[in-house]
Amino acid sequence: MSRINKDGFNEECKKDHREIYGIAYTQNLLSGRWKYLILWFLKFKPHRYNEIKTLLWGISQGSLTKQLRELEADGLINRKVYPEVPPRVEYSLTSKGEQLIPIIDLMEEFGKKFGDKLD
Amino acid sequence: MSRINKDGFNEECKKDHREIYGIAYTQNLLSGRWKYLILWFLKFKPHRYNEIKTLLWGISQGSLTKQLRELEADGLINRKVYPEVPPRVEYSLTSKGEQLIPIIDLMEEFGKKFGDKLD
DNA sequence: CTGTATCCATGGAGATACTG
DNA sequence: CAGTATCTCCATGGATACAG
Repeated sequence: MSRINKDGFNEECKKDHREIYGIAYTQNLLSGRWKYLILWFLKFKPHRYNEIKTLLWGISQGSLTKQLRELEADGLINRKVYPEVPPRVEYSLTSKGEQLIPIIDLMEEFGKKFGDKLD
Repeated sequence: MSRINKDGFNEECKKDHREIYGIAYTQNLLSGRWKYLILWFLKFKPHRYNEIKTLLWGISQGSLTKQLRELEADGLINRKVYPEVPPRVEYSLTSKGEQLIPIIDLMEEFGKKFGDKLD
């Protein structure tokens, strides 16, 4: 899903409907196939790289690393490296990231109600 | 953003974390660059094709039609055609679609809080 | 006014091999 | 263990022309 920039709205919208900026901003942060699930998984407790990879069966290393980096760059997760051998890296939610959890919980609730099966 | 199917999770997840299905289901319904904004716009009142197109300045006709068809197929919006000349078509939320509004409102709230500007 | 049909560009995501 | 570096593929979305 491509990102939305502020040129993508007409003048009336820019003047009267600043809500749209908010929606687009949040959507941009969550663009990417796995980000909702990563954040949802981290809401319980910090998790290591491989734990996330195991949960998201089928994600490639390249994709996972990229999504984690984007989440980190957007200030939604923390990345903590423990200088051990073998290396250990734990990801956790930032306070900003925690504030997305209610949204994800609502999506879960909606999906439980309507989504008997995935297609 | 590509859709997620149920094969995309490992066995432990399938057994213990059915929440993931719900999140993925909802995410799939909302995959697409403009769907959040279309639903948000319809929450106020039904709107015509060209009203939506005007709001989403920059969307092509092909893309808009496709997204509207998908929303309709997923049961989130109604499409009502008035047999007039020139033709008039109004789109409105279904009850299922209305239940996504709280999610979009939360996204708007989050974006207002953190998204001073779009990039 | 509300679309349909066609083609094309883009970027997200997966596969694979390699590394500190 | 936790990545990085390439390469490829394909779905999404945009542009354009045309139509009922």
